[in-house]
Amino acid sequence: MTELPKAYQPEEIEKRWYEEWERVGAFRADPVTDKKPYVIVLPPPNVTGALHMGHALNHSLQDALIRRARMQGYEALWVPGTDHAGIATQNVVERELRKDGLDRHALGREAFVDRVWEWKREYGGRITQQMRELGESCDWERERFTMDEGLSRAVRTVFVRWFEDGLVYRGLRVINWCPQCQTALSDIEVEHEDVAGELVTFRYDLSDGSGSISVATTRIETMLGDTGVFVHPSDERYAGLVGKTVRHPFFPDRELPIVADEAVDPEFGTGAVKGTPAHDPVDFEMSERAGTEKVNIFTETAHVNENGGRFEGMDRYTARREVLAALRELGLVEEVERPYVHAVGHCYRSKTEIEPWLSEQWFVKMRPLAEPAIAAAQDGRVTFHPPRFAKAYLNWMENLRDWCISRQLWWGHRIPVWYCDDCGATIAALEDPTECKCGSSALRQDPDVLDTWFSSQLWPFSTLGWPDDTPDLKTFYPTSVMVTAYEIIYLWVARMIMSGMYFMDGQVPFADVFIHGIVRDGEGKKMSKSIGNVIDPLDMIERYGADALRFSLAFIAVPGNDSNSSEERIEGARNFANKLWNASRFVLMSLGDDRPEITGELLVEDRWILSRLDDTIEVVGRELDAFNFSEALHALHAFVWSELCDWYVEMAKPRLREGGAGAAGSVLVHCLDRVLRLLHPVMPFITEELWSKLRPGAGSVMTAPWPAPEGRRDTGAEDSVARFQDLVVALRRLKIEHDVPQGRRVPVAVAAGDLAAGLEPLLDQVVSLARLESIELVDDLGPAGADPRTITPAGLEAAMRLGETVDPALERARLERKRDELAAEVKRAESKLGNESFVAKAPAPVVEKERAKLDEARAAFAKVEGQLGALGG
RNA sequence: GGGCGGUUAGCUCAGCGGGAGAGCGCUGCCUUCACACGGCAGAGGUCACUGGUUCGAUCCCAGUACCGCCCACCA
Repeated sequence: MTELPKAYQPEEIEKRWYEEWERVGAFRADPVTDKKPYVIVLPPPNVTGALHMGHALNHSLQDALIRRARMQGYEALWVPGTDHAGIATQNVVERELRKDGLDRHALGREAFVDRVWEWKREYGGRITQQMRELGESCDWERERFTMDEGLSRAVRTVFVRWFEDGLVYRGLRVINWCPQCQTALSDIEVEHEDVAGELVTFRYDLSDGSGSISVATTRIETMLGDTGVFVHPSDERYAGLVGKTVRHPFFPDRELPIVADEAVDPEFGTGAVKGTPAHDPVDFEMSERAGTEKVNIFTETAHVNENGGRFEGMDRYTARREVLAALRELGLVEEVERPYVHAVGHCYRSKTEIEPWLSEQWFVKMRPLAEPAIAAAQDGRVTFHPPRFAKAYLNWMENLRDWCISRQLWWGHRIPVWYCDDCGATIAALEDPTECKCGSSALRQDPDVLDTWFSSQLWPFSTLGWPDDTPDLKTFYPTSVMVTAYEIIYLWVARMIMSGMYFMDGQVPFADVFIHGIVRDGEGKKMSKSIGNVIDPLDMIERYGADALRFSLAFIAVPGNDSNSSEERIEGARNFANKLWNASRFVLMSLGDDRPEITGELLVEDRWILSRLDDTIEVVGRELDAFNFSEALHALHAFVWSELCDWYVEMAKPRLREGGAGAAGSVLVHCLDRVLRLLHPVMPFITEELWSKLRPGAGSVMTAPWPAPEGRRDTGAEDSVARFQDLVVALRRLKIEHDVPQGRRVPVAVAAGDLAAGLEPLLDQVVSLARLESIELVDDLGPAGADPRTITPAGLEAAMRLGETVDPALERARLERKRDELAAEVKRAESKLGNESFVAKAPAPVVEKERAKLDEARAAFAKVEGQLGALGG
């Protein structure tokens, strides 16, 4: 056996094992199998992306689930892939072009799209390479891209089906327009943010000169597109004005009717609303009802267009100033409230202010799709973890508005719709048509592409081969669990459920939705480049190892909660890896090639650690089933570090030193074996490396069975060892308190009373761990004052036979402190048990436990009293 | 305007009806033959506030105060 280095060095090991895993096809799943499938489709990262901490968390948790499922005997499949990310990718390539002094229009559509593909081929593999560095066990042979051929066919199929079923339609609407990206956005792609603006109240004079009506707005420039004034039908203030018209101050020919409409809130502002149907969705609807004109005043870059008269050419903010100034000059401005804080929509990509803009777009009718998806969450066919997110999902689903799916971009799935120039027909088709039903070949394809999320929503089944009826689809759909951050529940999760149920015979795409939080910095601040608090996961992998990064994230992953990551945490995880490494190194060095099985007589400490292991196995399994990674890993961490390393390994040393593996060796092998399996899903590399040393020739730990409790709980052993640990700690402390060097071996006497029998088999261990010269079990410690005394919570008394008298004053102070603690405990327990209702109503085991505690405390108290009395004074 | 979450040790956070936990930090001691990426022993919390339910509340309920987040067509 080769010598293991003294500190764990992840770099070489990680590289070696990942190559090996890929070489033997360890991540491959087979659709022809007797095993039950366990399937996760990876939320596809943007092709433009680089692995960030959010991915690291999301992917670490999925890999842990998949690796565990694989060990549990499932046919585990994790489907990887990337998303074409319309706007983001187009922006990246456009930026590149600009460096060369070009823009996409100069290149033309086809050449530009070619250029993006070229970019994708060159850089699109970056993030998947980084995923390998993290150790992700996805089935790379099944890697997909949202714009590859198969997925494109899925997109077209969905579009055409929905078009034919009347769920996809085209309409003239006020949509969210991003003047920066120059495309429409759906409602969820708009982020509302409070900004300090102004609320301008101004006056429209009635055309007949009989008076005026005042309206208020935060976007005064939009009055250039006003075509009406709306009031509430029951608003008496304006009852006499309805039916009259006002005149537009800048366009004297334009008469604006005053119309009553229920949508007006009479409480707000003046109770009268200026109607700008081309730039406000509500105004649009009111205009539809009233039949007023719709005047679009903006270009796609949010500059005033030819309908803006002398304001033409100004950008919207300049126009805002100038229109206000012009109205002031005319004496029409009544009030300007400033600052006026209100929510303004911003583009989720470019952060530009959204301009509501009238245009023809494609939409998906959501209500019919939402209904089954709502039912599925209500009756538990889809379960959210933690459940509170089901509420958010349902609330959103119940208030869905139609989804604007057309984007004025070039990079994406082109809308499979053609318009006939001759007969005006609209044709949606799977294959590009060459001629219209009318015989004309003058067909033009719709220039727009689909929202990126239109293809992502199909991910759970499109990646498995749909619309073909493939073996993968048969075996692996529906998938098992969707793992994602709460940020994209609406954007993505909800839509996958809707489209999945629609196209897969009502079958939900996944049974469980595990929602985790986002990764923040060490102080809980969101990571951002501008703050400079971003942690680069690849940097962390390089410095601490992938296992350390993964462990550090899973260790703090509480379902639904954000978690704070920091280099210190990752360092701590690295230290844990090193601890595991060294404990294993010790076991391996002690055993040589010997791998004894547990047989024959076990000592109480052996039974204790096996009992603790069993409990740990149970807890880890239970918590992982509930996606409580943090709880599971805390249990494992505590078992490995505190119980196995700090206590059991120390207790096993004397026997190991005596030579021959024996029971201690067999127990260590057993514990290590189980620990490596339990940790493997989160720390795949180090566990595989150590496994190969512990179990040479036994194959990969990846396919070792996931541990189940082995019926080794032993509460008697746990009690005995707990008391023993208390005694060891008390003795170590006693030495420190009396300035006895830790290494100086002293004789000790212990009065254990009823507990003597339990302690007896552990006496040698007390000597060893408390570093004593000898230990003697006695009935009575003899007169106090002659030597330093201590007492454990369970009432074990011990004395160091130093052969020198202690300072009575110091000893008295120590004992008095102890006595006071015990007295308080006695009092607490007495008052509780003195409460008749407690004794009558509390469950019997609780009362029993309380009684036992009282007895123990009383006994210990009596002993301290005795020692104090003997001390005299 | 609705909804959700938070307030627990110096920091960051778990826990959640029966005697307060972790990681990091802090103090003292230790170059003990797996590990100084370590060992040993410690210090440190009226579990935000006010009521209520209960034999018993950090945990459940109501309210208050702050702090986050999400949703929203009051111009």
